[in-house]
Amino acid sequence: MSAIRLLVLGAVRQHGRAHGYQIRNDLEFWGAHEWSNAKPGSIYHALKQLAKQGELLAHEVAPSTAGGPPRTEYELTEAGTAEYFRLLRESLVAYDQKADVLTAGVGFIVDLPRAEAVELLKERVRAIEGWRASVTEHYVPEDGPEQLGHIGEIMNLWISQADSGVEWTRGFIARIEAGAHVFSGEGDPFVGVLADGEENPYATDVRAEGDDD
Amino acid sequence: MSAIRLLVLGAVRQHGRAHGYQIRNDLEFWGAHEWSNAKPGSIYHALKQLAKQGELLAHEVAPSTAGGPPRTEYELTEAGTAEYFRLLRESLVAYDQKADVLTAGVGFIVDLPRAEAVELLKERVRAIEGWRASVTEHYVPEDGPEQLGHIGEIMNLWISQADSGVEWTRGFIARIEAGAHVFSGEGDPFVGVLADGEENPYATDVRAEGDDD
DNA sequence: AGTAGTCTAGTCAAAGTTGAATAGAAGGGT
DNA sequence: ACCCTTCTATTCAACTTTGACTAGACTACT
Repeated sequence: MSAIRLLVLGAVRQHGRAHGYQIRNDLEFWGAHEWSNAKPGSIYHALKQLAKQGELLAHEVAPSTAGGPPRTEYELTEAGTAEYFRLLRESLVAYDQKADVLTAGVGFIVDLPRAEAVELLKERVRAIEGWRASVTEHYVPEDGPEQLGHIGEIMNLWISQADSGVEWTRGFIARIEAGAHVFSGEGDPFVGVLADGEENPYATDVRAEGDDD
Repeated sequence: MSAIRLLVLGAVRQHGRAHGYQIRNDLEFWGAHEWSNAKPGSIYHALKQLAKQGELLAHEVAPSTAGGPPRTEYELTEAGTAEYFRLLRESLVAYDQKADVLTAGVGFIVDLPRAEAVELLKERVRAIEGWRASVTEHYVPEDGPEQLGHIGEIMNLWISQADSGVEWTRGFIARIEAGAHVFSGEGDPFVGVLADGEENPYATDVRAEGDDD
């Protein structure tokens, strides 16, 4: 699954109550439209689906106070909160080599207690190493990787990505254990939402050069 | 865009003429259903789309020789060949952090001349480094990354992935320059298709453990 | 006071993706 | 002879994603 549900649930939760355009702006502030599918259509679609499935509660609201069509405000239900934490934990543990889900998880990691965050990341390391072991075992049988021709280079690529994933995760664990960041229950959290009227320094294309996704 | 069009065009091209089930089997042989969206529905959809867009030529064929419904065989048109090479070159150069496109490109890289492969990979390195520079420049302004709280960790993650991408690419370039693999115009290519009747050792789930995509 | 531009907010059709369902033929056992 | 499973090959409905489009309201300028 993509990162959109986690992103939308997390963004709504930070506001308490929010409409689509606010979510869209927050996610843009985080650069999420760059590294995930958090584009307008997907956001509004996710909001509607989550509401339909009982994870968000939709409030039909009178015409907008600031121009534009009438807007709908959403807030998390209990089921939505449960789903949010389930997705968050899963995003930190699972090694599915989709960078967007992990990125979203890191963005919300401080909603968990510090000890749990560390434990989940350690499980992530174990998962990657298990995956690595199963790949090398299956794809490099007795006769060595040369057999596979250039297709063996694909395995090199995967392995190199796995190893760099382990390295980054270990570094992150070390920083958290050394006291970095403010986690759940440790006082005023760092919140990446825009205050009313604050302008967004990252609103437009950050990856202007060297990229053509 | 996903890797499906490149995968399908490349697979059809290796056969000269192929029907959907053959493509599906080849891609499964390469493990593509694991690291990309090359699943039956997507493959057949891509074949139909590519035919509709004039990149594949569809031959309606009499009922299958080996059971099952009648099948359609496809072959590349001139436009399809051009599109194939365009997508292949793009996949090797672009840094869009979607691993599946790069993986597909590596799988077909030997369809290019050796010198061009090296040149494209060197361009890839430049692209990643350019992206890296633009990210660090934009997201770490005068006051250092601490400002961003745990959101700064997301940048760490991206940077670490970029660096490992550069390292893998450099290693690959070195191996190619040292004479590894058989490229276009250098004799019998290594072809990852199954001979008729050969069985597929990788047909079923390779990533059985340590994974829950 | 008209109007061009921009900001707010959301909708829509077209395309892509998924997993399950369908259906014919061959093989193998009882 | 019959049934059950497996292999071949594809289709389908449901869902997701995308990018362009719509449309109201404010704002700055002539």
